[in-house]
Amino acid sequence: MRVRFAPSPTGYLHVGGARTAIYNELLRQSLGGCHILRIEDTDKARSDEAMTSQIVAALRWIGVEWDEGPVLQSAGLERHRAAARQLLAEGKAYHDFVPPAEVEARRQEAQRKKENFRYKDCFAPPPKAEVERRLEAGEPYAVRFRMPEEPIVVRDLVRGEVTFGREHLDDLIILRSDGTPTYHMSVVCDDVAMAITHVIRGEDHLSNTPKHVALFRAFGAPVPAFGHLPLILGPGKKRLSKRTGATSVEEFRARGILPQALYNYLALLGWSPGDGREIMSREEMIAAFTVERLGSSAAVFDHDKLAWMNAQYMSRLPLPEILAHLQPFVDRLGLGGVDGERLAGAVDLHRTRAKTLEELAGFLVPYFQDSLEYDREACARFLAQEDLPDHLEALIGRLRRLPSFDADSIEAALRGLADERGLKAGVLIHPTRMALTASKAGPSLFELVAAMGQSATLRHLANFVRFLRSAPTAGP
RNA sequence: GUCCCCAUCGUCUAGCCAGGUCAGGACUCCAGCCUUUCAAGCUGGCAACACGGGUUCGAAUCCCGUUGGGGACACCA
Repeated sequence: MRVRFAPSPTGYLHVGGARTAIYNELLRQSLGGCHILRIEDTDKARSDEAMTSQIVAALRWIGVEWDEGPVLQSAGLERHRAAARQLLAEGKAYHDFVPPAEVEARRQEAQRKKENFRYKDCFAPPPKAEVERRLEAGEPYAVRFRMPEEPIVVRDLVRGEVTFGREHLDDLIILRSDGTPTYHMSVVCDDVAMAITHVIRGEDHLSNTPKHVALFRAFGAPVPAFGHLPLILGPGKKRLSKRTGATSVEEFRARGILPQALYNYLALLGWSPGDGREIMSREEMIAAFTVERLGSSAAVFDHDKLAWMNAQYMSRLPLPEILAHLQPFVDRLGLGGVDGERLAGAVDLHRTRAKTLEELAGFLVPYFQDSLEYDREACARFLAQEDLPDHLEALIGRLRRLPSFDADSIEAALRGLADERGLKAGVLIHPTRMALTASKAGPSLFELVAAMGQSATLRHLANFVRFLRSAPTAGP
């Protein structure tokens, strides 16, 4: 069993492409065999070396593995050209001297008349003598493959039998007038050369498949099994576009999605193990994967569900792994050289409260910032309590003298103080949380204080008391 | 326009191939529990077989049509 993932380097790796790669990998891993990464860079004008390395990097990041490659399709150009010449020599292809503009004109005319257009119905291949004469004269020509006059049936792994009537099969160009092979030529040549047994690709290739099947047959090569995956759609079942959110793997990475989460989410968009499992490791997916369970209808990309899945991975993955993925986001906030142990403690405390790494990194800022900005409106109820600064100063005193700065001791100190002063613990808890994080919401206060550490806690508390005193009480 | 593909809660889906269960799960949303807040977690709730014909004792499931959505119709890949 030999499969390949064959992206064209004309842009960033799209989530649809990533999913195709994932299914290819899953198939290969579950059945054993070889997974080849082949870059379809036949079109020099639209191909970009930077994009190739970009795609390879994105694939590595999301965790797709392959056995061979990346192989550049352009490296086989001479071989593809020779194969086309061979078809020409065997009479399976012919010289086409018709200028592209003329074909185009006929095509548009047919369109206008709402008629089915076929090249072969409009232009007959010239007789041998004429071909030789025009060749001699140095006229430019393309090489066109002769499509067999019979319907072609594709046995698709996800769709079953698909029949293409012969009246819709047209001769196609396999060698351009500049001598370069076209996509269809190169794909089939390489699939033959690589002995590909299963072609798993996007549904946009389904209508190309009869051309490929005919080419395989012309080469006398075994026709691989095909599986055409439905496309990924955007909201409203419209084409997925950047307008409605990220579409490339790179964007999700930049937004703080974990590779495991994106892999898992994409794998489940069009495939299911059938037993209701959703959060699955790559190994579990490999064990459960079969092409029979691939869905045949297009799926709408749901950013909310991806966010949920990402949150699941953020709270479940081993802490060091989260830390590694979080590093770039931490660096971006200028927290690069910060105390690693404190950082890890804070991350562990906040990981169940964020949907993305970006958001998680944001929670870390108060731990390492000298002073915080407090929002007057959010602090209104604290500003209204005249004796609060005094209580907080007492709390500062207790916390300063604490021999061990752990959550239990902190809790005992705070509750003890509240009892002595006849206060409910919440009267101290809520303003303290605000003081430390400039936010009403957050982790359990005692754990928060412990993770914050003694010096930052005292500093923030003192700043907050100053804020409460400096700001005149607002409102009635 | 022509050809091809697809059609179960708003979304992802199980069930379909080998017709017979209150059509199951997940995300979102809502409510409750937990609780010092917010998350997480737990419990419960709202919500679907596109439509019309057949076949059959019986259809989400098989067949045909309609509608809707998507893809392809290049000397792009």
